[in-house]
Amino acid sequence: MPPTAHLKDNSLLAALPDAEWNRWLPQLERVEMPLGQVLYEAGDTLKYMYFPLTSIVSLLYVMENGASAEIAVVGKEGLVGVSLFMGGESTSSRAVVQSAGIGCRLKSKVMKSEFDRAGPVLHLLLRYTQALLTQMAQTAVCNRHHSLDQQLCRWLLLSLDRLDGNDLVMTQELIANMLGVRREGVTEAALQLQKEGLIRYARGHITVIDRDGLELRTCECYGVVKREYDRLLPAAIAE
Amino acid sequence: MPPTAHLKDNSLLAALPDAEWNRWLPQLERVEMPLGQVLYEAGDTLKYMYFPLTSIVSLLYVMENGASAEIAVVGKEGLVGVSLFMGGESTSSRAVVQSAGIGCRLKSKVMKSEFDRAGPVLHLLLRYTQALLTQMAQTAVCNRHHSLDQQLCRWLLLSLDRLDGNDLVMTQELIANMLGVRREGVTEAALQLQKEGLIRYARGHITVIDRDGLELRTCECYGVVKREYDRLLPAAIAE
DNA sequence: GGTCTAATGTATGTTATCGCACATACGAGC
DNA sequence: GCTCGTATGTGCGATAACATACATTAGACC
Repeated sequence: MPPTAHLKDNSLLAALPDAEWNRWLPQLERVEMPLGQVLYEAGDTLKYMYFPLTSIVSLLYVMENGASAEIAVVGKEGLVGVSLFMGGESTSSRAVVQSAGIGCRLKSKVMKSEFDRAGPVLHLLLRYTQALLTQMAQTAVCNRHHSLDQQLCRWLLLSLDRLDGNDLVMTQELIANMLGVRREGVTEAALQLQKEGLIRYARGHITVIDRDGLELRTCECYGVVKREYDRLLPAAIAE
Repeated sequence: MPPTAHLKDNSLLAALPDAEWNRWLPQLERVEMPLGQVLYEAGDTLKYMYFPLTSIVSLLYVMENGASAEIAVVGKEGLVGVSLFMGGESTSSRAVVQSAGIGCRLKSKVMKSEFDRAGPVLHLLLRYTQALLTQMAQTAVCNRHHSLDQQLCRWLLLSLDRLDGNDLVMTQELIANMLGVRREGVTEAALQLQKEGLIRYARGHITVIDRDGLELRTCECYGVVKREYDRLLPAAIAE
């Protein structure tokens, strides 16, 4: 995590044409995004649109009984709050900071007027939204068909792609909440991955040792999502 | 299924302002949508955008090993092919007619130029897309946490909302493919629902007897999706 | 009316994940 | 260096859905 993250570390901001960039710059407010921070609750009217720089945000649905499941994960390749320009103003999911870091935000009013100019910004944001849509769809598929092991691999890879480096600050408890499984299940799966030499971890810190190995072990879902992000947002994620 | 479905049976078409409606009308091509018809494959560049009138279309992902899972279901409340205006031109899912009927379609070129006028059409379509997004998210949640029984209830209700009447022409085998489970599992669950007097069925035909009972038995996912459609598209689905 | 196929019903053993209970161990802070 | 809370490891029995195999039946078509 670089101490001085640049706003253009966010791929969407980086992809803005000069005119838009110059117009946005004075409006972009840099913010700390500490672990666990809730950017919005299900049903909240969004006040800001967030662009993660070094943080990761989970979109998750919390059930009536308190159990949860992650719908999608957003990092420096994207933004949080698509419902602002999609027109709904709110969603039925919650946005939580899953990995602490820096981000920046734009007032919803500014965001909407920018979107309504109907220029390149609109098309960029919609392409991003389609990528997000693919991620959600694939989450549904993965939840249905794949083993906890594979899902953990997918999740690690998706998270890794949205950060710099090979380290995740993340307890197994937290991962379990995201995946919507028991913590013990994550322990078992992580143990196995460690035995196989793919990852190493200790008390809330995970290091990926063999990224290629993880990619071999994960299900097709990771690749489908990755390729779709690359296709729709050529500049994004590519490190 | 009325023999002469009107184009405005589709809620999105019905919600069009007069100017747009008059402009679209000559371009809208009425089409039969037989069971099993594939509107597009994963990766296909879309040639048309489809508006179901009396048919239901499933968006589903087909895995490398042939297993499948439904991502979302579209009927007279919506349209098939959001990737056309979202900018991706294609998706990683397949669209299949799940219940035969009538629909109409618009050439993708026409559709895109209509969308790019950036008027009320744009906002209508984006609100619809957000509703679709909610459905996908909730499918992911449901796949993770709920029992086959509850998922079957949810699926029956969602399908019913997108048709007229209380009948579905649908084998258990087909339902199993949509839900991404074994056919035997659907048999068991359906048997149970029949015992409880909620549905009656025979050889590819299901009748819902006690709709309220189904709603009591399903998981919260159905309600979440339903309310979101109602909120985002007030005119839609309401019968 | 008889045949044949597709749809539905049933049985058996297997597996992954669950829920719960608890054991261990690291490391921050005194 | 000790303590204590948090993180991780482990061991059950319970359960839902799995794979497979096969039985039954309804209706379409001759």
